[in-house]
Amino acid sequence: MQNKVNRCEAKPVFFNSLNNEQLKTVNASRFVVHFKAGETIFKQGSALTHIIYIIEGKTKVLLEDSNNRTILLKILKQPDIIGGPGFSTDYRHHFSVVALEDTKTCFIDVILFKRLVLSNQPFAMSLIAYLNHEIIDLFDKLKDLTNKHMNGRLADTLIYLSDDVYQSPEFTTLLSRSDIANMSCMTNESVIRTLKDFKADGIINCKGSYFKILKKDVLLDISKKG
Amino acid sequence: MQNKVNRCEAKPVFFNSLNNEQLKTVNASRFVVHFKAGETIFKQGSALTHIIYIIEGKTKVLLEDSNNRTILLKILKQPDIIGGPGFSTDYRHHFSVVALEDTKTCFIDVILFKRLVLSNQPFAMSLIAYLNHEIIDLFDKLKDLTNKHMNGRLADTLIYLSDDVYQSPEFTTLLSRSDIANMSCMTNESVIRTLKDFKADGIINCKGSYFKILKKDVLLDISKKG
DNA sequence: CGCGAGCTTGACGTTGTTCAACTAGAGTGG
DNA sequence: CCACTCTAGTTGAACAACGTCAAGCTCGCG
Repeated sequence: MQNKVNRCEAKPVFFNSLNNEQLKTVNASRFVVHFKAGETIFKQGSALTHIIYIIEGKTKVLLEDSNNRTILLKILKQPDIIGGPGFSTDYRHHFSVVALEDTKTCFIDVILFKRLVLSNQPFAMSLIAYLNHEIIDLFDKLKDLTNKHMNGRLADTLIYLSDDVYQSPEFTTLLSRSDIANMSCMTNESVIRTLKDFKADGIINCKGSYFKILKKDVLLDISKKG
Repeated sequence: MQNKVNRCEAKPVFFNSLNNEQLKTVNASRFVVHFKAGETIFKQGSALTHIIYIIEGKTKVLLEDSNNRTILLKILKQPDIIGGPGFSTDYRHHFSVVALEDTKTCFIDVILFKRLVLSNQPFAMSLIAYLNHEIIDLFDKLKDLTNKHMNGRLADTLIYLSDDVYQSPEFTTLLSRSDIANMSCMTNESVIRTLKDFKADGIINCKGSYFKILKKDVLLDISKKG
């Protein structure tokens, strides 16, 4: 991990409600950090000292538990911001973030961030809206992971990767079979078997890191039926 | 449901950061509503028009999905406040709330609530902290429900009921076996069987609506091991 | 060429659901 | 006071879903 104290010019949508002076203060203090693929950006349990803005690259958000089981919650990329529920609570990270590709990030001091929230009501409001969206997503995740069978869960993951992460019906990914398993709450053996089934049914095509969704409507149907 | 336009004098902890004038505005507009056991306080999907403060009684928070499966997320009671992630997003309810007992609530106009958030920074900050706590709880729920087996999940539910809801190792509950099943993500048959096992092992005693936790340490162990 | 990590396959066992039947207890009407 | 009914609770057997384990495969890389 290289730690260049660079000025960062990127402006997350999130910062729209900041005035020029506030933006200037932020710019003066924030700095760029590069991560190589596979490197840990921060670890669950460690201190939350910075809010991180992703300038470039994809990252995995991991929920780890005491029994060494891991849920891959989502993939973040430009222009996402990574804060985490430690903000204004215990100031610790409640998930780990690992670079999936080479990643360029911008670190913003959390104390400064808090000062912005306290001094700028629209900014605070947009943070509240953001947190509520997160909660809605978690509700959906909870329902999907507990109520659906493997087929449905894997279909969800494939649709998520295609629609949100790679924004194409065809993609090559650095995610391993185990990563996909952790996204869908199943074992990698089950991922492989279910992918094989989907392939046999002509719903997808896949080989190694290459995926192509052939029948999205069927996949959506499987997702819906669970 | 009776709708008495009563003044409400109760002051949730949440309102600590309001000044006297703000508190006065709130008091002038909020009103009390009584619900009988089993009545729906609000329904998932409906419009979020009021933030609800529970003055008396216990309520069930239900996450419903399209396939008629329901997760009982938690039990709320005095002095909890029910808002929901619709606030400042789509202004809809993302869960249903049903009275478990006769319940006395206080309705606060959500527009007024929003005005308070915008005009009072510490209030906004405490809302942000509250939302982050919710997210942390959801992370735990997600880990527990997906990674643990039935024994562990039911143990979690029993500990939750004993520690948080009834605050006693011994309690009589209006929750049915199906409610307990929905809290633990299992069928009511499985709840009955697992309760029987716990009883046979001398970990708990239960008959009908009566529960008594005999060996909490063992229950905690089961919860931990999953 | 050989090594190792990730991928794949099959056999097997466990976990948990489904379904159908049965029971207990609370209310209801005669 | 006794049928009658209704709902929640309970039980058992059969089955489906899914994880585990062990072995073999593939492919990139030194």
